[in-house]
Amino acid sequence: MTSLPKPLAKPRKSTGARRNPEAEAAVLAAAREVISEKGYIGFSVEEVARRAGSGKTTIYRWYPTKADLFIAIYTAERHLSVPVPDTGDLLDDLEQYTVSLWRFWASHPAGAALKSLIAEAQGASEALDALRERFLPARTADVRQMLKRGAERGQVRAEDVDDKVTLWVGLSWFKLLVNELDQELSVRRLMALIAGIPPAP
Amino acid sequence: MTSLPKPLAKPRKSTGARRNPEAEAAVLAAAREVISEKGYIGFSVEEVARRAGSGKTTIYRWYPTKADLFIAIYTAERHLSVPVPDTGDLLDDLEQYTVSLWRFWASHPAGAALKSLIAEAQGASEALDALRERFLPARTADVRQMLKRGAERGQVRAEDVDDKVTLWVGLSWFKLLVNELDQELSVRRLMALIAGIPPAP
Amino acid sequence: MTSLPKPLAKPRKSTGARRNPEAEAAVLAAAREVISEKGYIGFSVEEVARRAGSGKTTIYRWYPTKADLFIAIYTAERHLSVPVPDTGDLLDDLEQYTVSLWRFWASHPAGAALKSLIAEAQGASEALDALRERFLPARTADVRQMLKRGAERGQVRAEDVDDKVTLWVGLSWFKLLVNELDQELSVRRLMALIAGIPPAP
Amino acid sequence: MTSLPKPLAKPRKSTGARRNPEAEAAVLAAAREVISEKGYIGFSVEEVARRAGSGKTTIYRWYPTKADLFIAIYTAERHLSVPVPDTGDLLDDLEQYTVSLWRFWASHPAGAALKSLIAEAQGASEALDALRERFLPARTADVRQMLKRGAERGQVRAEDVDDKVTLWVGLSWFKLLVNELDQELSVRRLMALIAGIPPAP
DNA sequence: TTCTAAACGAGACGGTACGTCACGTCTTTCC
DNA sequence: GGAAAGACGTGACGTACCGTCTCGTTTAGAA
Repeated sequence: MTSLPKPLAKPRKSTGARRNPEAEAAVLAAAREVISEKGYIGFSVEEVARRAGSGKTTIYRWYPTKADLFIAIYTAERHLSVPVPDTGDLLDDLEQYTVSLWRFWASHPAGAALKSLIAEAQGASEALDALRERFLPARTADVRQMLKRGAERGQVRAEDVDDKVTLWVGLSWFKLLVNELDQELSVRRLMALIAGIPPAP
Repeated sequence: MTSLPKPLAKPRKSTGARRNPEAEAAVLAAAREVISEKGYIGFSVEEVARRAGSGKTTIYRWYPTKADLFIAIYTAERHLSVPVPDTGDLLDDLEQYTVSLWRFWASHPAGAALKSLIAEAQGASEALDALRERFLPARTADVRQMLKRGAERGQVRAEDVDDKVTLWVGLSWFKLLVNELDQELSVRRLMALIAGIPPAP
Repeated sequence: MTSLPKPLAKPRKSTGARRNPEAEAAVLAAAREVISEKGYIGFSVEEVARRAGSGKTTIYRWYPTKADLFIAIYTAERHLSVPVPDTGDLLDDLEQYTVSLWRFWASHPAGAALKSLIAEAQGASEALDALRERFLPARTADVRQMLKRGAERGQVRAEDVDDKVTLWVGLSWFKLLVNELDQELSVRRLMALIAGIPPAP
Repeated sequence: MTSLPKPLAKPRKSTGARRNPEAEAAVLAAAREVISEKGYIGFSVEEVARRAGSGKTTIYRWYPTKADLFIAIYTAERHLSVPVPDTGDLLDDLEQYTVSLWRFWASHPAGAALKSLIAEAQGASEALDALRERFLPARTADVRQMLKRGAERGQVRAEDVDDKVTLWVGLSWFKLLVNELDQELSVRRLMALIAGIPPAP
């Protein structure tokens, strides 16, 4: 599992008045572990602190809410993440990108973190704000970019780009939330409907 | 809020070895109240029991999990619910239905209940099963029906109906989850994209 | 354990407006079973009803309090009980009787029932009344009788009989309560002290 | 009742990773109150926590079982407790000590705590172990000491001391358990029987 | 013979308490 | 001043029993 800076059995001391990067890494690693194993409901700050060998205070200092922690898990994982294709064909681009992203969500803690962030936002208004303002814009930029390139090529109308992004996000979230990220065969058909381009026979 | 069979001051006795319908109504009413006021995170069985003037056991007897309770809230509220239009035009049908449904979600506890059910499903696998098997098929039947009528009229291809339902569900959930159900102006444009029919100018 | 009129799989019907002796027997048998297996703390009316295949109401009808039930268990078991010796020697009488009684307590549900009755009396004043007025006098009559015979023979002073009974009861309860009923070797020495007669060398 | 470090209106905060002595005192005081007012059956950890203004967890941290709590109540109260007389006469010693102890039991929560500990031990084997190993030896040391002094003086036989201690404990427990601690007139007669010394006329 | 009264099983009901878990806050002690 | 450690009050979890209360069924004795 997410190997990581170290399981941190026990012995990690303070580095004085400076943030200890080992501690930070250990916390994130533990958080990834927990979210992967137990999902949203089983995720607790106590458990993360226990596994990281850290104090709860340390976690709360950096991540005042769970939403912050989920976002950190997601974004810290992005270095592994998803390439934005540029094949010259919108449908190909969307298909490749979406399949890659769904696989990423299915195979890395980031997927569970996003699920949890969405769940947390249902009832914690700060989490909803973070989701809408800090998470969504950054995470839909890639799709928007592909669609804009398609619009420049004349494959879609420019004024439809935003709505198509919305449809794409809705679809992807839905598949994530109902645990159907493995339905890759349907992706090309769905992208064709979103793009408004009939798939080749 | 939620009017109700009665405030049920305190004294409600057993009706023997049979379910007491008054108690059942009081529990559902209290659950609706709590989910509306506090949302998913603030929703607890204890609070429901307190407001219903019932024992926790009574609630757990009928609704072994929170997911069961959320579904009950949603479905018990359906009698107020959403008419399925049949105007002869697919786009009009979808627009009218979607606007009605979003308003329903925004104004009744059912919306909060669905949010909560989705949230609960992220981490409680039984809740996810319930969502996929008990909730989704029944709640998407209306949209599927409208699209099928459209297909009979030749407005959409029959083999696209299922995918279009998926897009529609994803979109609606997304708007629900990010609290944008009030964006009614965008509905016609989005439905046009889903239907694959350019909106009239 | 305690075989009994029958395990009463399920089917036992009412006998009309009369007590059903089968039901009564089944309840007592179940109560004996439960008290033997689980002791005072694990003893619940629900469990007894479950095992007896009876309704809780039936049990409460006959035994309004747990103390009543404990007494019933104890006295219903007395037919197996303890002979009162009359050897002509007080010390022999006391030793034989006490050993017999301790063995009886150790081997039959009656012992656990008495423990439970005593425990129940610590905090339920009705149970304490029952213990003092309904239980103790009847259950110490044998010892009192033996001591009185000893007094007639001149082995003890008549005015000491009551106090000696008290000492004997205190001792026996103590051994019961701390689970040392198997210490039979000490019985003769202790009886000698109570009787005030030095044991033969 | 039970005066106390303070009524502890509400605000008592953590003292960090160290035990808060105020909290400990408040818990013990509340426990004494509850056991005195309600006795064994009415004694619940919840009620103690409520009155102490503490969390249940705090109580369970220090006293994993009720037996631990009863013992703590008893021993924390001992500083008020019972002097061991040394008059030079065994009978006088026993009488004075026993009367003092019975009065102590009758007037302080310690008596109710001991009753409860005995009750709890009937069905909770750990409680019985605690009673036999942690409680009894320490609490009978005084009586044993008085009897040993009597043996040195030749008033009783040395080999009878242990049995006499047992008789004395049985008697005292019995009086405690049946709520007859006020029968002080009988004490001298009973002590005379236990000591084996005829009381002076 | 019909009717009535009580016993019986079943189990729902409003409660209280259980013992556990996590929350977010707070302090102390060590670097 | 950062960090580990962990106690603290709070409150929810889901379970077990409490004692009470209808139900519908069954049967014996009274009318």
